[in-house]
Amino acid sequence: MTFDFYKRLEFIGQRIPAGKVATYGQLALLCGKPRNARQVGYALRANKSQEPLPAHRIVNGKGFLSGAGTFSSPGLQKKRLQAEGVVVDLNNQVDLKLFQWDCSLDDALELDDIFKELGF
DNA sequence: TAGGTGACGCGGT
DNA sequence: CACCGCGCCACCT
Repeated sequence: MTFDFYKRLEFIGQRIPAGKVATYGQLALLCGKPRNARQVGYALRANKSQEPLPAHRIVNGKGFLSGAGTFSSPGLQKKRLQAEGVVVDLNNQVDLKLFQWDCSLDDALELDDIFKELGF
């Protein structure tokens, strides 16, 4: 069910620590749908959830701020990341080696348990 | 109902 | 490396 996907995404999104970034594929994987990286971006754009997600912490697999263009003002995503201490270079790219949210296997399993408990 | 689209990602050249 | 093509799948028209 797609509904589950969005609720999970919302939950996980809020769990991304400040000063770190996550990739679309990474979030899709944590949501239990490894092939739905595109839907992550789609969901953020549609912004169905009531609670605002930290969308600025989501980058693509190469570290580029691929969603920057859809923010209300140009450069907003970059600005927010820099405000958190994330280094963004002139090409709108971050070093994933340094700043990617290193979600451990335990974290993932814990999330799975929470989802099961909450019913989505 | 059918076809097009895209805040993606991977594998081949 | 960089570039290109194709697979992916929920949404929208």
